[in-house]
Amino acid sequence: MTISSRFAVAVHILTLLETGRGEPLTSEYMAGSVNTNPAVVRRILSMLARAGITVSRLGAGGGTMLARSAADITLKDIYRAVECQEHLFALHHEKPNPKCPIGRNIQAVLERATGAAQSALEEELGERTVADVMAEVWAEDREARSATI
Amino acid sequence: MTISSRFAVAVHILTLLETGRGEPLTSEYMAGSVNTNPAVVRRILSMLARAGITVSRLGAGGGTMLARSAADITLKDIYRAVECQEHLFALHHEKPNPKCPIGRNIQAVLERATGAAQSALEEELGERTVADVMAEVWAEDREARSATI
DNA sequence: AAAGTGTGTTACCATCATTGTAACATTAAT
DNA sequence: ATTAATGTTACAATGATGGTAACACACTTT
Repeated sequence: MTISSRFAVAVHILTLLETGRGEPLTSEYMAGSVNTNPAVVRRILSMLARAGITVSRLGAGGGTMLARSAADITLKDIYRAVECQEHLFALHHEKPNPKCPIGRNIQAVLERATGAAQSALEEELGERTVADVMAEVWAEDREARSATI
Repeated sequence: MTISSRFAVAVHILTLLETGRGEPLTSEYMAGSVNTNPAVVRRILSMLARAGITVSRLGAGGGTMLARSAADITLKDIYRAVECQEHLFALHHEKPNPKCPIGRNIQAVLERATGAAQSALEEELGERTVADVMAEVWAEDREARSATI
């Protein structure tokens, strides 16, 4: 089981928007970098806009921009916006047997354990911002270039 | 996107096995507590056995037991066995555009960020063992009883 | 005012993972 | 031999995901 690629695409998109620096970018342009369909980009942008991370301008000359500084957008914000509003871990499909001491208590215990794990994951994501990602992308590019030259 | 219920069921099963204390339990018995089909239990047990967490005896009078002490089985072990052998986060379906500076470097950066997040999650899961879960289940049961009496 | 551009949303399809279910060969105890 | 149990396979139903097309609406430009 994996977390969907929406998170990866969302981070990609937001990094692109940061390079735009105020200029709105179109979904078609971003789709060209992500290598997917513009509607897929717009679908993800719709989630990011609902979370207050991006703003769009309709009509000709329109497009999307960051709603706030890239240094104020953490990967946790993005994760919550496009992946997981609530619980990362699923519990049992059917309620366990209430006549069994394990069955009637295991879910409360599991909720604590998985909640702690999810919090740990989100805290780690909260340590990185879009600005950090951008800086790492440039560093990566410089390194790749110096290696091949 | 959620992590499948296999993890929850696996923890449930292993907690049951710990109560068995050496006596092998059948998949039918465990399915009764989990409230699912015995074959579902056996499917998960097969993954746990492959990871060296449980051992089974075939034939009449057979069943499954823990392969080692419950205090030596962490939730991380279980998670790795039934959910996620490799990457928790998916990257792009199609490779991003290599002509774009963001496109050709974003995946390396994403791998570091998501890898760190996954490690944080697994470390947290590694803090808890089946023995801990068992103790919490009993505590939960005592509390529930004292509250209703 | 008219034409053109781009978003936001809907609908639909193909694919894949998950869960439940039945079936069956194999193994072991009685 | 008979019975009981695992381990595995196959299959259906469901739901999430990603790709695609279409279109109403908003806005700019001419």
